[in-house]
Amino acid sequence: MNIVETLSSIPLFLGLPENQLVELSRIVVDKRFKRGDIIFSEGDEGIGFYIVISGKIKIYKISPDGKEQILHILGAGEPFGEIALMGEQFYPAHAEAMDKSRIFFFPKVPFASLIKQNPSLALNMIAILFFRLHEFTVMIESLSLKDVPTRLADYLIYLSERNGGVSELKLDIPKTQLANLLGTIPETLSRIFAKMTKQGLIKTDGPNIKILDYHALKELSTAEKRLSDIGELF
Amino acid sequence: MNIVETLSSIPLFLGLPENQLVELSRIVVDKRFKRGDIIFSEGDEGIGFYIVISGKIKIYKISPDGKEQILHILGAGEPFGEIALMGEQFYPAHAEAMDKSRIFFFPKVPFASLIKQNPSLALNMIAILFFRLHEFTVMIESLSLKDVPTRLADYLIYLSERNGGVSELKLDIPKTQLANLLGTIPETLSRIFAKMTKQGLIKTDGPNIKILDYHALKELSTAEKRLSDIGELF
DNA sequence: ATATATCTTTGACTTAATTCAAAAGAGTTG
DNA sequence: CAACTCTTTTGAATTAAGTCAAAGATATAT
Repeated sequence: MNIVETLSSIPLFLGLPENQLVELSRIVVDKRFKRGDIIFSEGDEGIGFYIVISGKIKIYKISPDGKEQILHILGAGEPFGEIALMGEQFYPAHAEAMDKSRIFFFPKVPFASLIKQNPSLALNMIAILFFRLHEFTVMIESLSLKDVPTRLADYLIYLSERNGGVSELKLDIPKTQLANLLGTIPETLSRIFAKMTKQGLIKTDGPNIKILDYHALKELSTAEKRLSDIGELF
Repeated sequence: MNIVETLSSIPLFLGLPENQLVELSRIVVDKRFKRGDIIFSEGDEGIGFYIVISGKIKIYKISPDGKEQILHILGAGEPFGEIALMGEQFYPAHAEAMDKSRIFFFPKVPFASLIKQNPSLALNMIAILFFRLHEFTVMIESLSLKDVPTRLADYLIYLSERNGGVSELKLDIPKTQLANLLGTIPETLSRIFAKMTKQGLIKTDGPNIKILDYHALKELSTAEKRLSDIGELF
């Protein structure tokens, strides 16, 4: 697949006329990273933005004492580092490849002028930003208003529903990373997996998780927590 | 001040030609709310978006057992409920007036077509969304990676710096609401104010807070926490 | 295959923050 | 100003989650 074809399949560029795609193909830089490679760090000057072509990228914050909070895990077609498009900005978080990844880089200046010329590109960008904002809203709610078991239940249900309601899931990230995504630590997550297993909600075998009691998991994810119920569930 | 003039002073509409402003003035609805009025609730159909003209609006989530997390407190010139502009969406959070407020409402359909026709409106919207996204990033980091004293220190420093580094602050929201904004509860916040006061970091008198040791507060806000240090500070 | 590094789990302990309860203070309204 | 409501503070007890430590399991590379 040539560059223009690849670009045309990216949601952000949906509906762009051929000539604009060709324009984009002239400014794009094709990059490759291996697992663990840092793409940018928090505070780096934002020299452009990126789109994942293949692989998986995590965007994360890290505290002075080393605790990591993953903000996003991005897959094929998803942009990151867009903040660089706004004025004199710095990247607000770190970006690291979680797997071998291929990424397109778009330097700020030529892209910024493209977006100004092209209304449909701007509208696509708005749509993506709204989506992001909504995701972050959910994350804030999750961190502030839900306990860790509930956050895990939410995540498992999300994975299940994303695949049309299947009950057999396979985590595509290590549990360590899942802990960092859910705002907890591996030890805590491990204990909760163990508890859910003991309660017959799920069955785990490494990264494979089978949902045994979807209903109870869903309850856990949405129900108001009364002390009596917690005693029952855990 | 007439409507067109008022519209022209709103950041989202910066740079819009006169005729577009007139266009906007035709679709806008001028609304007034008093403290405690609900503007919309989470899950309501998104029929349009709003801009605060005067007063203060909080956007918040609430857990089944009643804990509230404020996502934003919006003042004059700031838009909210923009998510309604995207397809068939529902408001993802609640909006409530914290004071007597005047608000402009823009119905979805006519506004959506305006944004499609007007590139500079789209770019302004992108700028606002980026800003929001950045704010949420900070909030997630705060909730996940910082303890409550640090979050309060951050907030006090933010207030101080927003006013050019003054040391005498006046909270413009009740401490109950501040607790909800910082992701904690009033009791906890109250204890932390008391501790900071005892440590000579601040002095409080109702909503008035004087920063006595800016440096120590800043340290608390940024420093890596080692056990020994915490013992010293609290 | 063997070594190396990374990930996962479990146990014992600590702690930051919440819950529950109650009282004191401040602000509002008839 | 008196009644009411809302906010703020303090104490005592509880708890969810984190820390520290160590062992076991898995995966990756040479």
